[in-house]
Amino acid sequence: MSNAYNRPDQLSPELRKRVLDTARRLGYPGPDPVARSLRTRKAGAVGLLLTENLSYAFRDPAAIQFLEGLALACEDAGHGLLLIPASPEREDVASVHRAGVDGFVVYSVPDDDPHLAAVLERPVPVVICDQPRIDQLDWVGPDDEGAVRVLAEHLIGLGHRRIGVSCMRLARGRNDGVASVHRQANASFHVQRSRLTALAAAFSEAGVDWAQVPVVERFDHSTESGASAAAQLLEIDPEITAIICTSDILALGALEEARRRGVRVPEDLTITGFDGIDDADRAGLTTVRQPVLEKGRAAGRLLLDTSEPGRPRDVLLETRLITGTTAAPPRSAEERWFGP
Amino acid sequence: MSNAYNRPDQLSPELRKRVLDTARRLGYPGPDPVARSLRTRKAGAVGLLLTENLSYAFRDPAAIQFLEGLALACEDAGHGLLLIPASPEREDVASVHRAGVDGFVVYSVPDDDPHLAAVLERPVPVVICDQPRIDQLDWVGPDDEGAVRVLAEHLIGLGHRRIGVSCMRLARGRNDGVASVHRQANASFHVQRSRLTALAAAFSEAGVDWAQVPVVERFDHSTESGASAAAQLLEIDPEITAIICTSDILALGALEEARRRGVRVPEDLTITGFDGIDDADRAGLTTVRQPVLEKGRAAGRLLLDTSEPGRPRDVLLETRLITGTTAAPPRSAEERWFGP
DNA sequence: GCCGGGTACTGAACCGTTACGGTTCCTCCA
DNA sequence: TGGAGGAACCGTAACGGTTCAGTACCCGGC
Repeated sequence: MSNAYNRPDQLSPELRKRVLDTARRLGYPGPDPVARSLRTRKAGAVGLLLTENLSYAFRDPAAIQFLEGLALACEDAGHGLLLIPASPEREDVASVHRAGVDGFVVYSVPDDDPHLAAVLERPVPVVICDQPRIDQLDWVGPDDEGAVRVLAEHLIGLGHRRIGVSCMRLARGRNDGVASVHRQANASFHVQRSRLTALAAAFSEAGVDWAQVPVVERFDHSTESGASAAAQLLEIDPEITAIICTSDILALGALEEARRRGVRVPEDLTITGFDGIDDADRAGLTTVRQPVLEKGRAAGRLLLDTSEPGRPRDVLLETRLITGTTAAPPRSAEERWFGP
Repeated sequence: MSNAYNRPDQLSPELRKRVLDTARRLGYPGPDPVARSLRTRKAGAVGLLLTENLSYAFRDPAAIQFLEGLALACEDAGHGLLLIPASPEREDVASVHRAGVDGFVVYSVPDDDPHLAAVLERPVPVVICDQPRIDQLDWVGPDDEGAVRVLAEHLIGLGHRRIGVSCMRLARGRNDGVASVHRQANASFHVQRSRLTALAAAFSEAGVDWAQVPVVERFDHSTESGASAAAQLLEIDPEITAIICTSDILALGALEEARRRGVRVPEDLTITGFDGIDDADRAGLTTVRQPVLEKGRAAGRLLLDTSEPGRPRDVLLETRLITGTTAAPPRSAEERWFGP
């Protein structure tokens, strides 16, 4: 029977037609994909674990581009892409167990997430993305530390010493406000943690006491959050000469806030972002671009590439400093250079 | 065995522990989701058919918001969301057959798409979205004709008679240029077709000869396309007083083009969009807002609501005219009102 | 001591497909 | 005419979990 549908070559066209006609007459709805998967041990789909209220992901341009890249890789291989429901609230690990997939991509999930643990128990390949490496698993990610260091050195070179930092949430619980050094070091969101520690390292080397640098955290990832974070930083220390944001969205919000206050960028205040999304490009933001779409595509390829030349494999993505129009020497330094 | 995992209540904790220990020792990886699906006849996932190079969807803010709404509804029900690979090039209907899902949402797919036909053959519920209704199937969509009519009447009321139209692609083949009346009427993308016919009807009633109205089509859906479409319209007829775009993205591109040319909006030229995306809001675009996220959510709910109070059901979404700052009376009319 | 009723556990059928080996039958060539 | 070889077709055994009927056992009541 199934041959009639899937192997036209194995039987004569005449018989095939007869079988198909009879099947139709009997109301046979075509081969059942689930039974097929059971038998062939292939689901034809890739699972994506985001562990976020999904809407969080859909509002982050970087996440969307990652999704696009991943979807493209899946499409190339004829595989579907299954978004796993994993709301942070109800710890519904069952959704991971129920997912009929040939492998998982895990993207930027907190280290201690139960869904991640559930994925690791499944006997299928897993690719880790924007997270700490896990033994024996393929890994894809940008060189966050290196990228941050380049950005930091750019700012240090410009003369900035008194800075403020605006970052995304560091752990599951909502915390809109200053993040202590302890909280920074123990952040469960890897990307944020590594960016902050790299910043701390670079500025410490330049003689800045990191404990004195105000780091403001925002739970929601939106330009509004970025704006309010910038406002809070300027309140904490009106003398800061630069606001470093760990994402472009936050930076765009900071730009808005500066405009609202009549603070000139970059003359009075330097603002930098991170990621290199399109809107940042349009705004001329000084930021670090990482190939987000490539990241998604690489993750998909890694998972679907069956040739497997010795797992685990690593894909380290190149980043590039984009010198836009939102960073300049601080006023004091400028005066030193061009002043009377 | 499976009881040990899924029905802790059915057996003594002691036996359960013994079973689980033995299972672990034997390297049993936990229940197989596919086998479970086969037996229970539930996949725990919803399929989404977009029939586009997926990247097309991921670059359209309206589509993303739809996706978000749909994902939210799925998440609420603990279902996964499977993106079906359906590139327009290779007509790979197999991907539809292979999808292990409990139902499909079909979103803005050309009427004659083979993937759509394949979906209809599957014995699972289907929700149609932003497309013509199909017998016996649930349907979700905005009142496109009504919304367009409100917009058209607004412009007619302002005094516009000599207009140009910028629209998205009307059929599968690439066609960057003027779309004949015939092509408009036979567009296989329903949304575009209904918006154009509604526009034609409204303006015809106002005494405009629709055959004389330049309608420019663009294959790619981007602000660049919107800009070049606007340029082409202004070349065809420099006297037009308004450019009506069938999407906000195209309208934003038109705004860019106007700025580039030094054409003042709305003094010299009125520009309107459609959809009501966030960027349109920020730009102050005069447009029609439809609840895109709600649309996705409604589609998901319809599909997953098992109470089924008499299918098929219809969800007609409300739209609202947003009077931004990009529409005003045409210069000639203005002069008539305020001139000497 | 026997029976009824409940609980704890076991075994087998079933879901629908694909893979594979076996059978038939036809053709071609010596 | 017989045998080899191949094409076309058919039957059946998994795949792995769920479900349900059925068995064993225990306890209390008469």
